[in-house]
Amino acid sequence: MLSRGEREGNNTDQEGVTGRKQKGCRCRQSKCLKLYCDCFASGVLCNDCDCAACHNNTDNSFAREAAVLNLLDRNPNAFNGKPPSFLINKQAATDTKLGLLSRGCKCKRTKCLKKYCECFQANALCSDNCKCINCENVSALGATNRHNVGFNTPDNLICAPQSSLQQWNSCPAPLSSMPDNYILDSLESPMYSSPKLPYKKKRSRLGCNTPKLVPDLGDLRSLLLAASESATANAGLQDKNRICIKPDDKELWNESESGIVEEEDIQSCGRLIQLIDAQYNDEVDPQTKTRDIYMEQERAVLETFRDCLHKYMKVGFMKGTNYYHF
DNA sequence: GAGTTTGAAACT
DNA sequence: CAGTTTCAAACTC
Repeated sequence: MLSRGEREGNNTDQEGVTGRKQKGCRCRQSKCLKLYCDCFASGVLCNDCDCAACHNNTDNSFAREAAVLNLLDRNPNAFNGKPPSFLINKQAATDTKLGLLSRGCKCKRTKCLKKYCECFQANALCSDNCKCINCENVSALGATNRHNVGFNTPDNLICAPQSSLQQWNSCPAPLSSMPDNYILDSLESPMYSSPKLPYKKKRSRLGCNTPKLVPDLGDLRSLLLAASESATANAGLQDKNRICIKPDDKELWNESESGIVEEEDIQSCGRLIQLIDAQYNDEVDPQTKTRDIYMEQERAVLETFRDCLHKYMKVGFMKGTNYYHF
């Protein structure tokens, strides 16, 4: 279980009210020797907690070790496969929490949009490891919905909750409102191994089965669409000339059933690159002579994406060779 | 702050 | 493996 104690630095709930819990656990029945206890589950001793009859401390090391062994006996992966000796090591504890998280959630009612959901709580997208129902914590849309329930979103940028697919054509959360480094983090997130992206199917690109050194264009498309739509949303407030890419823009998003790079893909990339270049070419507010921070974020993301497209095109042109490295 | 809801863990 | 119970945190009023 993900340590609720991690919320110490993020005690804001849905209404922006400071959470009642400040630190540690508040176990009453479990003596902090079961996985109900977040301290115990995280492999750390209770410290400055509000728990009752706590045995998760040095004074009760015997009982604690017995509890650990009992758990491991039933489930060797109870602590992510690590031996009990790890339980003092905070880094290992963090790893354990990530390991527990990677098992995924099983939410039924909350659409994985409440902190009841461990994925949501960890600011991670649900993956195929999850067994949740009606999950909306998917793709960049998860970030959108996260903001609807209070994840550091500027107040004027919140939009109403919507079903996942509907959101592609309506009020997206601005990129600037996404968690810091959300997009780049998403690409490297432990949950990203198999994100529940709203795509019809996954397919190998480049018509080969070599190790995936080239990012899935569909995944990149998902992220770019979020960035594009957020830029569009901002455009209404700040700039009518922002780049706007529609998910149904067939000219940009050729659906290749063959699963290989086709000429149209290359042309689409070229057009995207032109759009991005045109969008951010010396665009400085004449009034303030400075770029707003949102624009800088978008610019950084889109320029990175543009560079990826350059490389993607390069790979595409080299189709048929073994040169797939970026 | 009390009561309810929720989902994970534990149990059968 | 499935269903139920227990538990603690999130959430509502």
